[in-house]
Amino acid sequence: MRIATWNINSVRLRAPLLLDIMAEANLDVICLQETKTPDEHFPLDAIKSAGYPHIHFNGMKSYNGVAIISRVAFTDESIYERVGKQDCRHISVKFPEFELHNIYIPAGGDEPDRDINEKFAHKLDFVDEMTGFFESNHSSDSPLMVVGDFNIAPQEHDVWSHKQLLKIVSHTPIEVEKLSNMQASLDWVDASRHFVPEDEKCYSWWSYRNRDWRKSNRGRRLDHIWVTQALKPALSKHDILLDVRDREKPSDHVPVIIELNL
DNA sequence: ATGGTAGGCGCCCTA
Repeated sequence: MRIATWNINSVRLRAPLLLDIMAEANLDVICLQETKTPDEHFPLDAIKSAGYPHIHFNGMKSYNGVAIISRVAFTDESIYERVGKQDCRHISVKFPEFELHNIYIPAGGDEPDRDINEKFAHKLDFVDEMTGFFESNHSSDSPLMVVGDFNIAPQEHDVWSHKQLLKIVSHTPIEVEKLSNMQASLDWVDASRHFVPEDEKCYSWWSYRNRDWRKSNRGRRLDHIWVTQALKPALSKHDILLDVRDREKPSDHVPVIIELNL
C-alpha cells in the first residue's frame, strides 16, 4: 500500500497536478492539507473519475482543510474539533489493517512567544491536545498511522541551518519538545527517518520567497509520516517527490510517500 | 536586520 501526505496549498488550483501525481507515483492513498475550500467546492468528481472513489474531507473558506483520498475502501470517517475550534485540521479513517489520521498543525505565526502571539499558543496547545488524544484513545500496540503537515522540523538535519533557525517558528526548542512528547506518548516511529539517516539533510518544504529553491536549498522537513510499532515491520519504501517543487505553479511543499507491505 | 512570494478573497489575511 502506497500512502502519501502533501500540503497542496489549494486543491482547486492544483487538482490537475494532484491527479498527475497520484497516477505517476501509483498512490493508493493521499492525505492533503491546506485544501482551502468549503466542501461544496471540493473537486470530488474529477478525483473520483481518476479512480479514487473513496474520499473523506473537511474544508472551510480560505484556510486550512484536510482530505483523505483513496482507491481502497475505508470505514469510520471522523472529523475532530481541536483546541476548541472547528477549523478543519484533523480527520481520520479506518482501513482493515490500520487507522489513519491526517492532521494540519497550525503554522504558529512569526513570534515564538505564547504570551504575545496567540497563533504560537494555539500551535503548542494543538500539539499537546494531539498527545492527550492519542494517549487516551489509543494503545501503543495498535496499528496506527498519523501523517500531515506538522509545521515543525524537529531534528538538526530537518532544517538547512540548525543554528540560524533556533529562534524561527518551526524549529524552536519548545516546539521540538512538544512534538517529542507527542512522539514518545505512543512510541511513534518517524517513518522518513527510518529510511533517511539522522545525519543526512531531509526536507519537504522550501519557501516561495527564494528565487531558486534548489540552488539555495533552504528547506525544512515539516511534513511527517509516523507509525506505531505494530506497523514498523511493514515499512518497505520511502520517497520524497522533490521534482514536484519544479512543476508549474507548485505548492511550497512536496509529497512524502511511504509504502507498507501489509 | 530586512524582505522576499503565493493563494484566497475582496483592498488584507495566512502561510
